[in-house]
Amino acid sequence: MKITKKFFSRSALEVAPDLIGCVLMRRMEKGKILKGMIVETEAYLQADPACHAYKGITKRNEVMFGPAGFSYVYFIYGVHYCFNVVTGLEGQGEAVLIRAVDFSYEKKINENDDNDDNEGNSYDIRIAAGPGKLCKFLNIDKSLNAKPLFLPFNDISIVNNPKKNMADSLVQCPRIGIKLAKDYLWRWYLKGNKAVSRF
DNA sequence: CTGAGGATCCTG
DNA sequence: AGGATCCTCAGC
Repeated sequence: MKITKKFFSRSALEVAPDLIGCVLMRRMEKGKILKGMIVETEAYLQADPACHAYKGITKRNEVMFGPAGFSYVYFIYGVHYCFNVVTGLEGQGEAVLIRAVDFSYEKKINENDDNDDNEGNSYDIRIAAGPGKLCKFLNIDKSLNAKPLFLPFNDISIVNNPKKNMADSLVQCPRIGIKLAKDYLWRWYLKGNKAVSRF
């Protein structure tokens, strides 16, 4: 089943685990397209002290209150960007943080090249093991804020993975790097995957 | 205008 | 355990 806007228009608590195993697709320079499997996510709800939307709408977080399926990119610690998908109903400030993506089986694709004998292009398993590393690898910055992530594919999209193994087991655990609401079990990752930021 | 703090990551 | 490094927001 295709990932549509409707897929994202549910609670972040449902979308976050469902995103594990889905494909993140990014258009790079020279028409190169990178595809990786999402292996780690975290949910942030408006009524959640750790959420950027907790204290209401601001210029930074306004996209979180908009329609679902759009990107929310923010800059943190003067060093890194983090990439989120807005979820839930319009007017609700919530999102899912994409924490890690597995690009180890990435195949290079040239748009103007029809032959599919691409060399298997294998990236380091931990090239995107963490939200900051993911954005660095995919060249994601504020210019990618508030972009639609459902199809049609333009700069960046989240799409279904036909090879997703529904039997894979997920680990549910506390979120990382937050001061408040440390006990909420709102982080999910693919059990046994080496691209996960922390085990 | 000012200052504090942050959904990280790398080094030692 | 600490530092990099700068944007954002609240407070005055």
